[in-house]
Amino acid sequence: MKISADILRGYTDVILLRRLAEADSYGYRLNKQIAEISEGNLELKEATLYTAFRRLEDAGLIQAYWGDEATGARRRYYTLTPAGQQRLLEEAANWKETCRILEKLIIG
Amino acid sequence: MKISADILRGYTDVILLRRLAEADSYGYRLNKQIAEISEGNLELKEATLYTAFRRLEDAGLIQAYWGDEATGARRRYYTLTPAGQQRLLEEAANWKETCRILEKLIIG
DNA sequence: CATAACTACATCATCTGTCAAGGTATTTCG
DNA sequence: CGAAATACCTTGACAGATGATGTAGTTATG
Repeated sequence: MKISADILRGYTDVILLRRLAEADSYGYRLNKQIAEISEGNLELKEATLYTAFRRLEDAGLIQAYWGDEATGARRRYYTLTPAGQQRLLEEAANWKETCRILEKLIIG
Repeated sequence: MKISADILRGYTDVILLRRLAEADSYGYRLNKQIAEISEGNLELKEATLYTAFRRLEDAGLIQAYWGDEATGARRRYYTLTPAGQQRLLEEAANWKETCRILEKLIIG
């Protein structure tokens, strides 16, 4: 079915926050996870992904640090800040409510 | 709570199609209805509304005609085309599926 | 009866987030 | 060695939402 860019727009940030609530992680891995969880319906484009990290970091919702891999390509890990955890709670509640409203508007 | 612009983006069109499936109507009225159904959580801005009509008409999903009001301001009515009805069915099904996927991604 | 508020339509410039396209560097495997 | 996978990043273009602004007729109020 594939989730469209217009729909994605509203949810990129929450989705990333939710993933990071589970565990610190890095871009490439997060994207693979998201693709898996979404059953292939959502795979962020790299530009979208890294733009989002920048945005979330500027907003103080996540914080980055370089992994200390002895081998392999360097990885930039992200961790949720307290503000990020707080925001995730709000956005998750928000999503449920939005779903309820849209159900009325779209289904009837 | 108010539905944000980024979330709205994905749904403006379906919401309008859904309303028009109920009955032919015009911009101002549609917007009031949407505000009411959404419990005040969604009120399209006029620019958004009329941009959407233009888009939907260009796509052949709705068709416009002027009302013949004897009194009051003129009204531009819209009606669903068969393609519009078809699209609404697809988009509604699509929404349900998207909801299911997002539930997994956002709630867990 | 003036004036505010509401009904009703429309356009333009701006902003924001997605994405195609491009780039760098390392590791693994045939 | 060459291809594919891992892993990061940036730039420019584009589409949709929106603030601002404009037009015009109608209704309510003091």
